[in-house]
Amino acid sequence: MERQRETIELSKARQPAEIGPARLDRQEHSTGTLGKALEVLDLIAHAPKPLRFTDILHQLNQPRGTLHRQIANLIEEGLVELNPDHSYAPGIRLLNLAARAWSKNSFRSIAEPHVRALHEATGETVHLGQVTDIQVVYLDKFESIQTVRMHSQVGNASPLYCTGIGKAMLALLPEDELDARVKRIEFNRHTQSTLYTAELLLSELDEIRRTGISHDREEHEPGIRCVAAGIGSFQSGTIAGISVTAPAFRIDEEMLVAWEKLVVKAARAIEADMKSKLGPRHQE
Amino acid sequence: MERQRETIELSKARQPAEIGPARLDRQEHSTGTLGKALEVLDLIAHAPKPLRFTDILHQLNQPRGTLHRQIANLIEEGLVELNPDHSYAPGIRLLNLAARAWSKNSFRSIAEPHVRALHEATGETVHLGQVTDIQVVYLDKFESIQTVRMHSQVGNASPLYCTGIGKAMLALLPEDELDARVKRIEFNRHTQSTLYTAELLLSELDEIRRTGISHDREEHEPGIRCVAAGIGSFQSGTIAGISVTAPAFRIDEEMLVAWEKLVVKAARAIEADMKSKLGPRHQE
DNA sequence: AAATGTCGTTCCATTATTTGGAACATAGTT
DNA sequence: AACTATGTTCCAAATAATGGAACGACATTT
Repeated sequence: MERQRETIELSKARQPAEIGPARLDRQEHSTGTLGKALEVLDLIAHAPKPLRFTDILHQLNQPRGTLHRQIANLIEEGLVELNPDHSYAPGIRLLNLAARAWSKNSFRSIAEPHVRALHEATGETVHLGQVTDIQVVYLDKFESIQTVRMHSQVGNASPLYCTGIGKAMLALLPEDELDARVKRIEFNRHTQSTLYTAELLLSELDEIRRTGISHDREEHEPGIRCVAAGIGSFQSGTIAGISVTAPAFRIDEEMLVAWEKLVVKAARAIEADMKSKLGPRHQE
Repeated sequence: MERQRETIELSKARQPAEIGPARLDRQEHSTGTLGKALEVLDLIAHAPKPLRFTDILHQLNQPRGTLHRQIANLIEEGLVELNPDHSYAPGIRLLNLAARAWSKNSFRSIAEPHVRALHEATGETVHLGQVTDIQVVYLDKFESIQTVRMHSQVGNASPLYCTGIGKAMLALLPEDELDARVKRIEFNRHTQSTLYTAELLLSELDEIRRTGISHDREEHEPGIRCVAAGIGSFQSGTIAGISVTAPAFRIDEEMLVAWEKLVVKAARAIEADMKSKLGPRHQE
């Protein structure tokens, strides 16, 4: 589609589909217009600082007119907002949609009592997360003390390779799937103890598979440790995890062991509930 | 586009744009494919119970093939998820997008310290809301006690006519804009004291404009009262509101007066902050 | 077991929408 | 005033979406 205009004079008729092999390495299904619009939205949503029109233009390499209309559509739909200084921000309609997504998420609502119970049993911060490609998205969070806002994490995404939940989820993947995803991970050494190569990660995953417990030993943020367990399986279609997080100084060996047991117990309880509440409808 | 197939034999060339008058009563700008996709997403997100393919088909009155591809695209993009029982739910990618929208929302972050201060001064639940067409969307919430989940309201929408914040925001609208929106309101009598006609509402808005304070006297939910004030103006482009909510039995006259003052003070403080933090960039 | 109905999926010529390039507009700078 | 970077509009050409029908998979009825 790029710079080919000069050469197509001879064959203006559209090529029939069987010529196709050129698009071997493309994504499976293009989602067409929707995908392009979301590319813009994602860029706006994930930008570290507010983007102006030209910033987006340069990052996406699209014609001005096209991008302009795409953004106009996004604004019209309330997915993007135009700031007074001509920068763009994601729109509050997203909040509304997400509120529905959150309350309707059956996995989250099934897990909720167990997440709460784990929080009450440990008194520490408990996270519930779900895998999305090569990230963990936090579905829920019970904060230890209400100093930080509860929202701080729900809906946010973190890397898989340096979080307790993330590693627990990776350990649930079958080998081929795991390899495919690990290849796409971009390792960053967040702290001294971050597992910063695929090799280190894979050998840690072996350990996690054996014990059923995953640890974050200050691998993502200095001073923060966590204990996590995976939930679900690749076959079941749900791959998630639950974790207890606390400052490193507050944790001693005895508590660690206790938490491990509680976290695993919670994970198994959630799995059991899922089977009884979702399985029947699926299998009957 | 409907049943015209037989008649267009003679003019296959596309009509030039100046013929346009046929589309007089259409919406301003059609957002094309994006709008259609969001129609489906909205339906799935706002349905009281999980929808299956055919449910959506009947509600949207579209050809099967078309709808099928639209949903497939939404799923491919992670905006919709397919449950094991073949029903659809909004996807967790929405959570991720919304988390960004929330943290990047400049109005919300400017207001946050004032919302928190109001919460601490009153000890009651404080809401921050923003107008969206004929609804109020809650941007933030500080709960009185942490019994209910904090998420319960953020991102959710309520009617304008029967909530304290909603009425406060309506009172900020210029007359023509107000009329246009009130016309589209569908009044429901949630409680005995709900203002259930446009007349009742408009005369209440007069009162709110005079005093600068809006009350919800158990108009939305029995036993729940609130005191609210509007923030911003139609001209400034921000129309929002802040409120203190409490069970009716807990409120006496003295507190009510105190809250009114505090709420108005918070609203004015937020407006001042907005001017100093957003205005400059805009005007300089 | 066969027949019927419902539901979800696939296909493809027709039709409508998006695209891309350029021209036009509007600040902000030298 | 000229220059630059930015935002907006336009339209033929390229592309994607549509709509109808046919297909397959199940479930229910005869």
